[in-house]
Amino acid sequence: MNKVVTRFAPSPTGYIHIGNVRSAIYPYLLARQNDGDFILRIEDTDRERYVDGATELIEDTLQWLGLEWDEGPEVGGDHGPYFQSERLGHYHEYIKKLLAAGRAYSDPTPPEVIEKYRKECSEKKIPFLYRNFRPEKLDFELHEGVPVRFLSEPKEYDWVDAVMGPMHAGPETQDDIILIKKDGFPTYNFAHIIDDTEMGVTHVMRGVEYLSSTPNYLALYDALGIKRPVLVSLPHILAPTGNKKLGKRDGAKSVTEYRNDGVLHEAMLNYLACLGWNDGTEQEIYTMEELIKKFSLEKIQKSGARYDETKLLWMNGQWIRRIFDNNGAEALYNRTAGFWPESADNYSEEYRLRVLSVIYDRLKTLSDLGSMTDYFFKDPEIDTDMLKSNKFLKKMSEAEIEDLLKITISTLSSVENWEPDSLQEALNWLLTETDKKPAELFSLIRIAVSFAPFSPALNLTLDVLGKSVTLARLNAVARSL
RNA sequence: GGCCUCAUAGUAUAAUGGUUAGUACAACGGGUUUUCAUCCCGUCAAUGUGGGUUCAAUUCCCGCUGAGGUCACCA
Repeated sequence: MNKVVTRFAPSPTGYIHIGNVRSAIYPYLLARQNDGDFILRIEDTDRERYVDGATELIEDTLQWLGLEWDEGPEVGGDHGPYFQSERLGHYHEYIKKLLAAGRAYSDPTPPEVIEKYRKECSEKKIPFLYRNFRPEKLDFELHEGVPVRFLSEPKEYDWVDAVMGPMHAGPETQDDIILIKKDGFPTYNFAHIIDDTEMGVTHVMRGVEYLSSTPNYLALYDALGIKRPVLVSLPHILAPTGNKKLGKRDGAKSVTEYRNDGVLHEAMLNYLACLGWNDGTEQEIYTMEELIKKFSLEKIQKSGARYDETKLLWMNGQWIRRIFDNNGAEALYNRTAGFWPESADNYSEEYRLRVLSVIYDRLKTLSDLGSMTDYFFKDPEIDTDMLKSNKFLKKMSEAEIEDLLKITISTLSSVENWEPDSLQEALNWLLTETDKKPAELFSLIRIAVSFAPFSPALNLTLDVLGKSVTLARLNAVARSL
């Protein structure tokens, strides 16, 4: 068995989004699983759609997800160049062979005429096949500025798609497709076949939208005497609403935008890999290693899968906790740069690590740190309305609240060992002493000290805040009443 | 219009020619000394439709319906 070679072959027309990154993930997993190679090839034959900087965006996305390519831009390889625009010579070699063999012809028919044919067909409601309008005298010479078409010899084709299963197509599916455009660049239809062959690609994985053109590719393989690779059609990822495939028009965010939103690459990869694929077990969380081990083409779903950001976020929370619990607080802390509120700037790593340790289990994304931790770094503004509108506190008079604050202050002042356990003891003592329910007393202290909608367990919050800050904040609130 | 593909709860999926059709997200309810979250427990919720084969069909076959793709000098 030959070495497995897969590839991701995007056009540099912009960023990689959720809807199309799976066609990079699956080939990568398959290559790694079989100890093969994963190639990155940039398909930049459409000069009109080319976007400057898109290649870098693509590379950045793959790197972030951990999809290292063995051959391609930056890393090179034995089958370069890896930009199609630099491979024009290769395509011309093959096109000359086809012309010489009488399987391709130069076609000077102007676009307006072709458009007329097309319109005729659409009016008659019959499929448009250019071969029915083929010029009578065929020109087998290459001319500058004249496109070259395949000379199809339509027939029945049978093949197996690794995801869709056995396939069959009749002659009506094959046509004289354009191989070389008038600008001398190859079309995708032609270029990818030459490149995949020359690069030794064994598994061609791409979206299902190419399924209909596969018979044309099969015809080309035959005409060129090329052995077919394994063909794999990947179903679409659907937009959150409607039934269309997810695209930029639906506001599909770029994959790396999620990085800025505080999504971990592990969670992103995990979610995307499992959208439309599973190993048959009930496992939900997979590491890259597990994915490589368990991935299989047969388990890829045949139908489209809807993108569900809520589940992605859930998975991200799982990964945040998993990294903290399994790899330690510092492992998670090392991922948090850039997500802290400005107020945290002047604080030590050690202090931020303590904040992270008490708050991490309520993070859905790392960017939640910005809004959830501000009061650990900055005295909150006193908001008496918040105290008064609290459902447990609004029954109390101001005097009663003041009394409660006072006894809390004096009790906490006498806590010598300022750590979670003794703080809990002191809080429990206060509960019996004041004869209040936790909901009442703890709400008061929690709000007075944070003025935040929510915060970690009270003893942990006070512990991190420290004795002097805690007392200062309680005093400030008491004075303001 | 031709050709092609797909079809299990709201979503992602599991399973089998015979099960109470499983799991996860979401939603809802409850528990863990306040809040939010985690965690735990529970509730709701699905085999698109009509035939056929069969003792038995969600599973196999056919029609229908619905959804999607494709019919570019875009990929």
